[in-house]
Amino acid sequence: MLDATSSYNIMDLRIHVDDRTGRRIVPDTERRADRLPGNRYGNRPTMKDVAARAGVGLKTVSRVVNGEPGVTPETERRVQEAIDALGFRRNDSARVLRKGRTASIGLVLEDLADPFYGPLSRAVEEVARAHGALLINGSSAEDPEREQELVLALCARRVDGLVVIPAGDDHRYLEPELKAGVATVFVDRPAGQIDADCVVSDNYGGARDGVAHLIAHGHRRIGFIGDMPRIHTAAERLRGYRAAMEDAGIPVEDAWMSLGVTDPERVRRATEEMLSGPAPVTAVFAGNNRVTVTVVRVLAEQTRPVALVGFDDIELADLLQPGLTVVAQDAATIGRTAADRLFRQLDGTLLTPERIELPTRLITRGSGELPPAD
Amino acid sequence: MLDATSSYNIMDLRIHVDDRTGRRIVPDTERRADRLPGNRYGNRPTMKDVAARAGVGLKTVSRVVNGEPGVTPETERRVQEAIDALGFRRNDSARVLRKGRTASIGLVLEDLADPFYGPLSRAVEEVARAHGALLINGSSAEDPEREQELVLALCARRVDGLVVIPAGDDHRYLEPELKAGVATVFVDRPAGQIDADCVVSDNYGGARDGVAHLIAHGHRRIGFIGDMPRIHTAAERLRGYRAAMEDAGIPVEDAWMSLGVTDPERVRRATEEMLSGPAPVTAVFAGNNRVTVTVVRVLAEQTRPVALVGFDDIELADLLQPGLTVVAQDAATIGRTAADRLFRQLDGTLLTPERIELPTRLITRGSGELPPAD
DNA sequence: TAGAGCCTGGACAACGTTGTCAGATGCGGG
DNA sequence: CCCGCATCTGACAACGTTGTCCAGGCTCTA
Repeated sequence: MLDATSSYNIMDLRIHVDDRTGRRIVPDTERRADRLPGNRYGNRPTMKDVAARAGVGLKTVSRVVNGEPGVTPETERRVQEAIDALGFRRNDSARVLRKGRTASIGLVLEDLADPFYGPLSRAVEEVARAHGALLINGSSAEDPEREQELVLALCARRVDGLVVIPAGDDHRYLEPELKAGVATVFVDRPAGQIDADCVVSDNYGGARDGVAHLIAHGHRRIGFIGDMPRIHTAAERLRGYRAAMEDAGIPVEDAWMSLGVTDPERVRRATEEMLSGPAPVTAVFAGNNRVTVTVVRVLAEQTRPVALVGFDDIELADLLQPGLTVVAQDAATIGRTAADRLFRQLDGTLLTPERIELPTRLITRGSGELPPAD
Repeated sequence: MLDATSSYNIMDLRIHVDDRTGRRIVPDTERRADRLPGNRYGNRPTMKDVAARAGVGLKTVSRVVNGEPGVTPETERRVQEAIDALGFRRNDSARVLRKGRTASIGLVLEDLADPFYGPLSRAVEEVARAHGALLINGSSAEDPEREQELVLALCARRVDGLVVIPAGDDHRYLEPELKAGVATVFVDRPAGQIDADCVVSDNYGGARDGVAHLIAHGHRRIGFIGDMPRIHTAAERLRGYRAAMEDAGIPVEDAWMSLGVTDPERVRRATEEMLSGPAPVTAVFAGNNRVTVTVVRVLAEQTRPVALVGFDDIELADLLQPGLTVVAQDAATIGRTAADRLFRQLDGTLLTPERIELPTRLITRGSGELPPAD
């Protein structure tokens, strides 16, 4: 069955792999559809069936279904009866093919299970809903290839717009799509190598404020635990940390920084290292919500108090002992802003790509106000 | 423009409203599409364009795009060049229309922003991904009408399958869809009035265990704060509470129960009421994660210790003082199980609807082991 | 009563893709 | 040199819907 000159197989409906052709990965769950009962759509009735049963023309059914004027009440009743009897439901695939718009938008984010993205996704969904569109979600798992795969699969489905939280840093693969009129907004991090709308938090300023807050409370040896600097947000927050330290005239020591370590076990070790030795840090700035959670755990085990400010708010942060001081970004607002811009692009009221930076908010709850325990 | 005899308007691509006809709500953002540049899909190239440019037939392009055998390397190269040059991407809408399967499944849940549903959604997505399908998400906001609206919109798009966390308790509107072969799995709560697959937690047993745990630690006056009993999970948990109390021979007093109050402010008041009076409760069983969070806040303000067991685990629960004892359900496992069944329905390997009940797990962390402070 | 105009209904093409089938080409063997 | 066969290619119909356009019947007016 396989063509020897090519690595591609017989295809089914699959997610794209190649960036331009729309070629797809070979599934081993091939041919499922063939075994299904019924021929297509499980023998669903079509408008033609309804028309036949009601004894009217095809277009008349279309008119009734779409509430278009020009149908006598009596005819409408007959059509309605046939619709009910057959359980007809309009096939939007065909509709989309005809009309050219899918009334759906795609959202590619890192991980739907992350408490930061849930509210963001929900906010995007609400805006979409207000515009009559549905939301297709995809998690990139922070993998650039998977991001591209998802984005292109969404484009092949002809979503009207895309909200993308980029995992990669080169988005030139989107150029044909943008040119073709797919509205696109990048969120949380800017797009790479292309000019596109983007909505981000002031990661630099937020981190700087957070660290400055610790400095204001007397700390000088301050640790920074962040994600890989190839991630834009992580790099910006690191920059903010450095800026605050420099503003205060404090030279940063390498031992105070942990970059690119994200799994709990290693974050734990990194934190413990900073807290040991002859001149341990007296405060920690945690670069994102997941890191913060782990750091909180480690600090809870320490005998001496260590100050902590985390980036991203966390549920129950106020109930910890001490309450957790954070630099909060509002996921819902970010999502709403991005989706708004997306639909304004679709409206045609928004033409030039812009970078929108939303402020962060320092929420003091206790952990960031602890004095240094030297 | 409006037909006086009907409440329907000229339509665009909108979410359904009527349960059978596929009629849609009237949007005031009407006619957006008309104002857009380009005609359809923003003038995207089609296979025909590619074929013309490459000087080959339409079908040959299709073959190349789909990796079908029977194309000379030389021809393939020419086609590939044309594809790259034009930025062609296959239109999956047309493909779907032709093939009859959309390779997408719908997930209707209550609120994507709820930390319980994020992981569940992600788990469903992962299974879908393994089967080459995309996930369309919708939040019902616990509104039965909105649930139906979403479900039917998804059906109109001909999703291959549906995972539904029901908000309503009558799902007969789904009968034509089921008959037409839309795979369906209900999650978290069973379907109403129809026979369908369903994956739920052992809410009754979990709540009973949780309450029994409190009783075992010496409590007799135990409060129950739950959601509206019309929600199946809430009713089951209430039943578990009553069962545990009855097993212990403790008559339940009305003042110990709060049902159907969910917003934080009122949960707070309900909790405070239970804790006041001549014979206040010495322990509280909180019916879900949102309630639990509020109750934790209230208890933190109390001078005397009050025991607490919550349904649903919460991040950072271990870091509270005392740690939060919970009856945990595993959202990811629930989602994975449901999605697995969905695809087995699509495989044809799963035929008779079944109810799957997943066990819960009591996680003791301190708050549930506090002795009664009379 | 004829003509103009409106209202209703239906035939037909088109959307972009894939499945079917038949035609074209090339090659080897008789 | 011709035939048969295998390989490659393309014309065409179909998927289910909507937009266009025209026909027929009705009402109203002159």
